Amino acid sequence: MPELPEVEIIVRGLRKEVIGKTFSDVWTDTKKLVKQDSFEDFKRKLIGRKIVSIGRRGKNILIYLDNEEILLIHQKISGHLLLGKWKFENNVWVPPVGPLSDDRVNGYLHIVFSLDDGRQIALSDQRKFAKIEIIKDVNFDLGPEPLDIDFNSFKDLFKRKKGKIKQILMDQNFIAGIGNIYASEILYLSNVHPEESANKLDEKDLKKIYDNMQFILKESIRLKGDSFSDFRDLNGEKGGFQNIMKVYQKNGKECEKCGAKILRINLGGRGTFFCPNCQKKK
DNA sequence: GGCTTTGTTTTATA
DNA sequence: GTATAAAACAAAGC
Repeated sequence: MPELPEVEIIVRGLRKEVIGKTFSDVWTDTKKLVKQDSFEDFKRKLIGRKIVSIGRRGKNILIYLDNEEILLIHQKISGHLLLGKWKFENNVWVPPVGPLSDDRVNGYLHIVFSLDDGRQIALSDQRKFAKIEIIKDVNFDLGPEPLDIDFNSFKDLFKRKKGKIKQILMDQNFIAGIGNIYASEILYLSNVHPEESANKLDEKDLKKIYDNMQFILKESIRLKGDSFSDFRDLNGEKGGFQNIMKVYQKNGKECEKCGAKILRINLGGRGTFFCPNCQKKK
């Protein structure tokens, strides 16, 4: 599931590869992925536009165009962007030999952007939940970036907060980019129970959460993201963060720190994983 | 065929 | 009026 590190991997890859390229065509088999505009309007707006820069805000990919507009892509659960040279034959996109053809999760192409250099940016998205639109400004109602904020500002965010800490970390308006997987992993390393009330956390707890938040997100970016599920990089290749996960989907397994069994609970409708021995409520 | 998966949005409640 | 919790929604695998 693309959270901040996975989106960052895609953004860095695009930045290296497609700045200066121009959109020459757009294809889809799932028009509803494009919000607001009809697909026909969307296509008309995009063709001929040159990519001038690439950015990220939370989990949103921002592709800045030469007419001051911005192509926004949110990959949601199973979406991931790929870059390569497909061939369109008999109404089907035929991938090049390699990860783009070998790995099933790279085969659910629902939007394909053709570039003027002969390559395509393709969205593979098994569940078709991704969101694509053209916007004019980036005035998101999102919290600060976890990798940009300093500890004092982070601490200030918690003033008057009293919800459950895991849900707070996942709240995009509170802080942007953390989803279900990283929230569980951050709290495990911090020895904080996911249902702990924010107003019971002292400065030491918040410092641990802050440090582990930065560590985990950076470590995952270094490992090219989490490919536990559908995420792949632009080349269709897996990242490595799933290999160092400690609790996510590990219910019943032994905690690496103490040997207790990892538990799974339902918190806010989300699977939540933690060690009942290392992460005790106050 | 109901349950699960996640991120976001909408609705309800305190 | 606001913060938080719960429910709804998207599609598909098992």
